[in-house]
Amino acid sequence: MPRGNCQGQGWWHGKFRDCGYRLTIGREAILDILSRSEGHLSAEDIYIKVHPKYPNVGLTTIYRTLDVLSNLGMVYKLDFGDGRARYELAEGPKGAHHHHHLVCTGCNSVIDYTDFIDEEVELLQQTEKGLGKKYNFKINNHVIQFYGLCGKCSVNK
Amino acid sequence: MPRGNCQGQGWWHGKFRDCGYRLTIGREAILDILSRSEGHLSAEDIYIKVHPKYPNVGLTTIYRTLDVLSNLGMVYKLDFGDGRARYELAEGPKGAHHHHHLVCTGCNSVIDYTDFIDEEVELLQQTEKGLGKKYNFKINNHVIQFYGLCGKCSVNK
DNA sequence: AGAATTAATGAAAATCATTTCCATTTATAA
DNA sequence: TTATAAATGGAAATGATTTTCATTAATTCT
Repeated sequence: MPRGNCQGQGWWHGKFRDCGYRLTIGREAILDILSRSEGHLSAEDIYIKVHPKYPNVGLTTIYRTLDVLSNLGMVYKLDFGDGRARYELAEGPKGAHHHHHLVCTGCNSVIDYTDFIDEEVELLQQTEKGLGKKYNFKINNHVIQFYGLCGKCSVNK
Repeated sequence: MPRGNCQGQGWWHGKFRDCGYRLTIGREAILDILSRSEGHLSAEDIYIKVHPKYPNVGLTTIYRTLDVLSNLGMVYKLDFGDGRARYELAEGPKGAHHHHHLVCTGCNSVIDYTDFIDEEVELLQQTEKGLGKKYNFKINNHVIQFYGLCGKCSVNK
């Protein structure tokens, strides 16, 4: 198993190598899919998208790669409460597509929102700094999610 | 199955009845444990705590009850990324013990923090209002979590 | 380039939290 | 107290994720 604490803020190709991981076909395929698809993909979603082009990349590899990517901070692993993890490319808290989530507990649909993000991110950064110092924590990720009922679901209930 | 949209902001005993649920021994035992224990309990944790006093309350009932409580908004279901859900009593976003979480991705330990909560909650409330209007969403819960490495884990890696 | 080394892989099996099924019990309403 | 519908438990099913292990591929060393 490759060596430890590689959670800096770079960008891929190089990041892998720097951390002692090998850049393989499968891993590139997965990164490719992730960067091409907007959204929140489950491991199986990714498998299905990768499979046509690379039929010999197994689901196990998808899981293993997502785990690596997640540890490297290149991917966010998300939980929307439906029992399967979702993954999306991280682009750094200041990155172009940073967003938070609005999750409907009725139909499990998810809205990405970018409104209010600036204020949120600013506050989060202060908070991160304060918490990091106080609790001696090296924070490298955060999750903000709102749960509720979407228009459709709040009518149907 | 009892009827629908019972996600108001009251407090238990009564809340159950009002929503058409029956208040049974098992359910009370679970609420009792939840209100007595500070922390983030898994379904099994709760089972183990309930079992000595009420050996005939099964794990299935724990899950079912937690699901009900969660739908009623009386309990938060949390995910700290270790593959099992954790539950804690909700006391309303303005309640006495409201806190957010700092999760160590190394050892899965969790710190509850209350610093910055006021600012966070204030911002979240504005955001909730704005998002609710814009996306026609009835928001009734939020999650803020920071992920990182605790002091110990960032040394060991 | 070729051999040696070690990480990465796939397929199948194992794991493990959570759900479902169903016959029985219990809480509530009549 | 009886009728009815919800709640229960235990066993079995489910389904996402991990582990195992023999094989393959990427890197390193000559």
